[in-house]
Amino acid sequence: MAQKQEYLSKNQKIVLDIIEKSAQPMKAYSILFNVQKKGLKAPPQVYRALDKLVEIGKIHKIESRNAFIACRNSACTIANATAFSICESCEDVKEISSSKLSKYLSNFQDKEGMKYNKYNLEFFGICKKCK
Amino acid sequence: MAQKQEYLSKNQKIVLDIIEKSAQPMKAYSILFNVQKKGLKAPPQVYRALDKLVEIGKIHKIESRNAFIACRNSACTIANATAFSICESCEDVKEISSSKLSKYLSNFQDKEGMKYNKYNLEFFGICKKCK
DNA sequence: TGTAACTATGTAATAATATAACAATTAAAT
DNA sequence: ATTTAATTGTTATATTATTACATAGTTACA
Ligand SMILES: [Zn+2]
Ligand SMILES: [Zn+2]
Ligand SMILES: [Zn+2]
Ligand SMILES: [Zn+2]
Repeated sequence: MAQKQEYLSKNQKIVLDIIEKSAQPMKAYSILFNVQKKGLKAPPQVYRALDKLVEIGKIHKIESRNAFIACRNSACTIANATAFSICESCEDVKEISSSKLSKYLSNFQDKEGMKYNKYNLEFFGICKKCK
Repeated sequence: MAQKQEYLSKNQKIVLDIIEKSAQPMKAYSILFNVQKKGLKAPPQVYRALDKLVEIGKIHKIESRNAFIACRNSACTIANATAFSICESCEDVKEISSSKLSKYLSNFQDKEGMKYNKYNLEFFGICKKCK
């Protein structure tokens, strides 16, 4: 899906900036702590920005970790089709960009023929480093 | 994976029972409220039972909803390979049992060849009733 | 320009979800 | 019998997220 919003608001920029600087997913209250020097003092300011950034696909939420990661998948034109690999040892998270996988899942139909407009897939395992 | 545990403890039975009676995912504190008459008064009692039941595959956690649903997929011998369809309108949740899908995902390899031992997939859409 | 509608912000309070820590009890293994 | 592990009960606390309301900025356009 094409970006819905061209310009980010001040708080959205601040929050996105801190998330993009992190190689790994960040938790909301860790973000809050990090942006307090920039004037964002209360949870709603962070959560509002997070909500919007997720909506427009700039970041994704790792549901199993309650954490947020910047989208670095330049081909990830579809904010509604996300896949991640998560190392259960070091908690390293990577976004998976496999057009084969995304095609397969986007076209998946259940038995009752329900069509989905969105999915989120989280793979778990042990990464190379941790083996 | 075969069940790891044959017998459930008292609290595990109580918690499983209430979840199995619900057609839809239940939240931890709703479970807690419902089992207070049975003597489970505090969150840890519920969360411990939930943890164990998830571990042995009797229930699954719907991560995007922070809720727990009984496994009714008799072929779901793999507690570590879960897929759900979620209606974003009525919040109806169904476990998807497609051997094709589970085979595809279980065999999925990322670019670096990392092999996964577990995945969770959540599809979102509007169900038939809500259309 | 005025003003209405919408979007974003600031702030305090609170709700909802989950875990830590520790003592006591019960079940299983040797 | 002894000891090892699993389960339970309990209090307190940590973590994650939202409600509610007041204020300010921005956009559309009459
Ligand atoms: Zn992405
Ligand atoms: Zn690792
Ligand atoms: Zn199942
Ligand atoms: Zn529905």
